[in-house]
Amino acid sequence: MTIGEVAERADVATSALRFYEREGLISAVRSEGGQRRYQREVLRRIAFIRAAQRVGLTLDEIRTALGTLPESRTPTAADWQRLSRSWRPLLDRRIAELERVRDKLDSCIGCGCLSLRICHLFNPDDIAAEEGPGPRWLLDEEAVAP
Amino acid sequence: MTIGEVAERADVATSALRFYEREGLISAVRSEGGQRRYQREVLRRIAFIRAAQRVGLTLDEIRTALGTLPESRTPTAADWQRLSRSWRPLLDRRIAELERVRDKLDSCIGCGCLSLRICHLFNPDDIAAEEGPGPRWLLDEEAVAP
DNA sequence: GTATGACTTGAAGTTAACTTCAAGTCAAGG
DNA sequence: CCTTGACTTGAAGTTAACTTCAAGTCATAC
Repeated sequence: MTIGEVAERADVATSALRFYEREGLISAVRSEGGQRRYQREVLRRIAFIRAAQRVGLTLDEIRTALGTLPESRTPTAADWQRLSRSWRPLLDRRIAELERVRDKLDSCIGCGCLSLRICHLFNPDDIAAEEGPGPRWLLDEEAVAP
Repeated sequence: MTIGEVAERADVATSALRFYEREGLISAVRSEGGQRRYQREVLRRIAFIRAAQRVGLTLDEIRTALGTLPESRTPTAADWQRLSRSWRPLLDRRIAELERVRDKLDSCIGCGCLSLRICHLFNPDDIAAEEGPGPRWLLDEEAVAP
């Protein structure tokens, strides 16, 4: 497949495909004239990349993940499985965090405590300040994670 | 408060505070010598900004939201309530999207269909291609939303 | 065989949200 | 008074993930 065909099937700009190649995320053979010719498998790789981005990974992390795939053979279902399975904890953490924000909003909206110093949602100062700077309820996870 | 004191209490770099001011998100009066002096209220504003960022809003959107606050008086609990209440649908959508990704991963890992053309998770081509380019299951929401 | 559109490269531009730098000026303790 | 650390400004730098541009080459339909 040409770069244009891949771009259309994967719904990615050709400039992005060249960029991914420079970044070592995908590869292609060349025609006699020097143009890129892609194998079908690249579509799966691109789909993986896009899915991983959706999950929240950077291209850097994705490159690392792809680097663990075998080079000697076409990756199997089990190979892809292993990679996507590793996203699970990350996804769970991100979902939990957003739910925490949502529920905090809920309770603050519900109790109307926004103006009180006991509400951590908009009161990083005062009481919360005694435990350290910043809105603790929001930053706890980051503070704990490396 | 000086910029340094605010920076410490709000856990934000002084450079960020100056940036926020240039961007019209916060403001300060000046000392005789021209240094910034902040009112206590700025802490709440900064907390709001950081919380909004957590939810996924851009500074542009946050500036717009802050712009709806009354200028003539100190914002009340109801004012902040109104703003944060508007985050709810966005939060719900983001959570739902991540859950969709997670469940899709689950079912794909569970059924081991990663190598089959019926699995939409890693098969944007083939069957999915008939409905248009790209991994539909991932892009549907964006395609529908404005 | 030629016109046309797809492809090539390296370099520079884009956006968000800041940070860093240079070259100073201000404020406060001793 | 004087030192020292905090503060000032505008401009330029940073990072991620690309896109755009210029100037040209390749592939293919007719």
